[in-house]
Amino acid sequence: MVHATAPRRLISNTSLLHHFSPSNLTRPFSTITHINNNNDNNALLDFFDQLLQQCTRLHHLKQLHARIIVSSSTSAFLLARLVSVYARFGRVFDAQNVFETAPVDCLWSSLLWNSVLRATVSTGRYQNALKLYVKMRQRGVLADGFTFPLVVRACKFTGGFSLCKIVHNHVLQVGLQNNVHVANELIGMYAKMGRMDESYKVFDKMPVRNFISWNTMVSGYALNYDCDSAIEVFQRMEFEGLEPNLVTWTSLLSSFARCGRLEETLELFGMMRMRGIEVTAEALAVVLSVCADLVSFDKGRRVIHGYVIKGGFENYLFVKNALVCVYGKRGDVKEAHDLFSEMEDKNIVSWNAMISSYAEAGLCDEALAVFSQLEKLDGDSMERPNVISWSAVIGAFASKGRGVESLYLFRRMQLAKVMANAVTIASILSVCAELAVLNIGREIHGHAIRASMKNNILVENGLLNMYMKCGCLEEGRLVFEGINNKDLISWNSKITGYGMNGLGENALATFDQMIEAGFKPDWVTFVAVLSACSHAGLVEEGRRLFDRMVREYRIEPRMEHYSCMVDLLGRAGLLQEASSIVKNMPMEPNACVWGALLNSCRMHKNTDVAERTASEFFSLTTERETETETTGSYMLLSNIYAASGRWEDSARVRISAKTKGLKKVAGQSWIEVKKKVHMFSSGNGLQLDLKEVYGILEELTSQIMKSEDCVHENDIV
DNA sequence: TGTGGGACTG
Repeated sequence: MVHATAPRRLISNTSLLHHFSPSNLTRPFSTITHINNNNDNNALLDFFDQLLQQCTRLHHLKQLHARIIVSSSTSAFLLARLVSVYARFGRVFDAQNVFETAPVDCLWSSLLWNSVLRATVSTGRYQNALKLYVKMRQRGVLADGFTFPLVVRACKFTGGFSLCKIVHNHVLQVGLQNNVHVANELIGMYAKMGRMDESYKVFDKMPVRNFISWNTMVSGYALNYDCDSAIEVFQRMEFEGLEPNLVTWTSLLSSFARCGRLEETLELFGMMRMRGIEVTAEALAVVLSVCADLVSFDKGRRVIHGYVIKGGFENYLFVKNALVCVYGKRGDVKEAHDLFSEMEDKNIVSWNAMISSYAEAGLCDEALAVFSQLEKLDGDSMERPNVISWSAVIGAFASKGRGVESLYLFRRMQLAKVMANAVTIASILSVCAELAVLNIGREIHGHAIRASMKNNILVENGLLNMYMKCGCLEEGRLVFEGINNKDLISWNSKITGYGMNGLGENALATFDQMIEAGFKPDWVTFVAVLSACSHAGLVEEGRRLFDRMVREYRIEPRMEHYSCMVDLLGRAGLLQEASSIVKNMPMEPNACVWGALLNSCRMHKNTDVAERTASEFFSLTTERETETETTGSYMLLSNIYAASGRWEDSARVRISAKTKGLKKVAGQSWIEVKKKVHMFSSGNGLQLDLKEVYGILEELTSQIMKSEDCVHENDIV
């Protein structure tokens, strides 16, 4: 038998159905006429329906569509089916077209509306779905228990909390709040909004619940990082005599993983095994993602890898993606890349996992290479870089100090019409802060307001940091005041900003306010206050704060703190005390610490201490230091000699640096003109009329000479 | 009409 599920009324004519089977849709017209002659409209509907369900090829579907229209058997029922089959093929526009060209008779009931709503929502066109719903109401069509889950879902993705409330009220007016599907969607909607209190209210009032109601509650708490409530729901479910199903277990698993309770995730996974719960690919993916962050990774990896093979999940795309991610996060980019290359089917997540792996390892160029490969994929592949791909490469360059390239990528992203999200904006803001490009920073601020991201803490902290680093303290202060839920990073950024701009007193006052507000300072806070003290020359305060950090807050001083203290004391001319810190600190001083000491020697023209410091530093320097930092110290020493007129020594140091193969990296600078950042370095001119530039420079120099008693600060070459 | 929950990426 070819068609075990043949329509009831046509069973007698199975050979006829065979002619119509989608793979054999060659001569259907005569047979359609044949059925029409039988005058059995219901049979025809059933028949078409059957064909629609079996359609596997788009051109068959189009042929069927045409025949349904000409055969005058159009009904809301059949059109709704057409819409949903088009949607299954991913042909939203065709689906919409069916709806828009439907006879008026078909629009009285909710049937066709619901199907087109479903097609719209399932392709992520939530705004359109809401517009469609408004149209439906204007036509006076009554929404039912199928309409509302879709409308609520659309709200969940588009709306703010107030829209969600309105729709909820609307549900209450219509009286559909006891419909289990509607209530389940409401729970999910509030969970997405971060309002589990509202979710719980809906859940609590439900007269009948199904598994989905319980599972949505568990995953809702998981989504909102409330592991304990998730367990509570799970236990209550068991208490009420319901056996948690696979989805419940997986949700609980992901709730542990999300909260960073890694060991417990593995324990729970073990418990699932003991209770005989089937291991699914989804559960394995969660466990794999946990493995990436686990210290005892290698032990766990082998076990999990065993499960992957035993369960035959090797070819599950998302399990493979999780594996790529695991290796990437462990810094094993080679293994990640091997896995990635072997994958026959890659989706956007696979690409992003690979790009992120390189980005996390700091390999921007490799990340960009994979990204470009993704961009160049030919037309029949559906994969295009999405916001995550863009954010990953932009962030990679941003965090490697290659801000100009990062900005360039951001402009390309805008041209590609990919909407930036909070992660992208935060990366770009950090670039603006680092390069102090205020105009671009302001533009991004506007962008954030338009995209209603200004209540996102990531973006708010980014803006605060950007304004402070650009020296716009008042605007920074305003952003800070506007943050509703200030976190430690907000406070640290404000303190750092004041410190950098020489406002030591403000930094210290902010520190006190922070304590007052009940925040516990961390090591970053102390780097901020200590460096604020050193920039403002607040020696005593600095000493006291260092002491408080150790005694009161039990924070172990890091390299950065020692570096600040050396700078603080050195700048104040207390060179002996500074060098004794360098001598006595519990770890080996790095180039920053030595540099701070050398710089203080330069400021106070103390060649003796400088020589001792430098010789000690150079003797300790091995390959562990990066070349740039070591080179910097050579140049510093050379300049110190030059400052005290010891030109021969100065030259000697430079030559010795050269013979060691250390090359000074040319200093680079940049300028922001018309929201574009131009980079240049010495010897590598801008594409401008240089004569004119030098003319202006000379003019400026002579004006400066005239206006002040020129202070001869020696430049660091 | 046949509605839903769980996974991997920044």
